[in-house]
Amino acid sequence: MPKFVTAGKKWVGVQYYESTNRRHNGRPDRCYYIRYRNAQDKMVREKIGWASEKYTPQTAAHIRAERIRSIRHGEDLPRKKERPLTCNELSERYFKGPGALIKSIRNDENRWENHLKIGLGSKEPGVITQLDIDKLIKDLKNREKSAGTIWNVLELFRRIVNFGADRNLSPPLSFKLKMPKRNSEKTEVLSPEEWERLKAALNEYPNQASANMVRIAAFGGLRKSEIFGLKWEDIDFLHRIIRISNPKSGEPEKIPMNDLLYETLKTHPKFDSEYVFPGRSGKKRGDSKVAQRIKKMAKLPDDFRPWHGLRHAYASALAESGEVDLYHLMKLMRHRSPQMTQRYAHLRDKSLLDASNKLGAMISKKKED
DNA sequence: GACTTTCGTTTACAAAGAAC
DNA sequence: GTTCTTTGTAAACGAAAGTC
Repeated sequence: MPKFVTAGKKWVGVQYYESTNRRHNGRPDRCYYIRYRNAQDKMVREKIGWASEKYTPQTAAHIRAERIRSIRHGEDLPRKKERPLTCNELSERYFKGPGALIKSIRNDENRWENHLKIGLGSKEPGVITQLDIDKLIKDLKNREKSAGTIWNVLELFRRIVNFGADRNLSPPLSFKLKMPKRNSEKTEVLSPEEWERLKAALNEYPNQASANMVRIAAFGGLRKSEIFGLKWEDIDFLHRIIRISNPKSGEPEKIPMNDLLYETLKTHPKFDSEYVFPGRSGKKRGDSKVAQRIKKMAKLPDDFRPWHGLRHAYASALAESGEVDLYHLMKLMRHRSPQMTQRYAHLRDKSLLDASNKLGAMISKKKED
């Protein structure tokens, strides 16, 4: 994986990465990039060229300045509208155009013919829904295709749709195409020592009301946005339930308030606001750096993500305890599909193995007796 | 020849930093 | 503290090699 490096304070917005196989003047070749906001106000990264092609940070910075200047003066031309093309028409143009340059075009053409043409070919990308994609994946699974094949089929589909959208031949998909996983995802786990340091840092943190936000993330697995959106009316101390009114999935959901959450919320000060952790003048909080500061105080690993890492650590700890099955973990994490929860399965397997090993140890001890 | 895996490059998005 | 800009990096992309 390449690592982008800033070219230096002098060249704002210029970055490069070093090639692992290209060499220049006896050193790894550098590929320069510039970053700027485009006419659509979107942050973009544009390749400039390699040091071996005589590109320097200075030329990159010069090009960046030109880009910014032309955007400011608006050189975007309106494009004429035409009937959107269907996926079949798009694929034909794609395979005659940029697709033809791909050496493995036969692979792609076969993927199109075998897996995509029948289900999606006659539709234009704008009317395709997530359901169509789900059906495609289900169909491929029924035909016993591997995860890699399914991934490649979807990847080709996206390439063709993006080809059409880039050239204004058809609208893009109305939803974000979520790619299935090809290999295992990493799970963020805290060791018992790290949990201890986290608890100590939470107790030492000067602003305990702020520290409570981090407690909710670590002891309840709530997402950052859910914590900021938490209102007092969502908290039911009597039935020990927290209502998540605006979770990622859309529908309101309820989670049980465990003892740690109960303690935290019961002693949490009520500010003059409907929000439990209000921002300025009682309004909804925008952001907070408290998780970052506590992470530092607790000396958690550098790559541990301040908020979402706590959510994963919470789930991992539950899975590792062996006390919670995957169905209940899925409910607690409010995952819509078991696929998301599955990533914690191996932690549970390990704890089950440890448990069964205890039996083995007990039996062999009896033998000695 | 069809399908699957691998891996370097590019993009999207959240965190960090700067300016207000 | 809030908002805007830049940076860092995991996920996505794209090409090509490997396998059956």
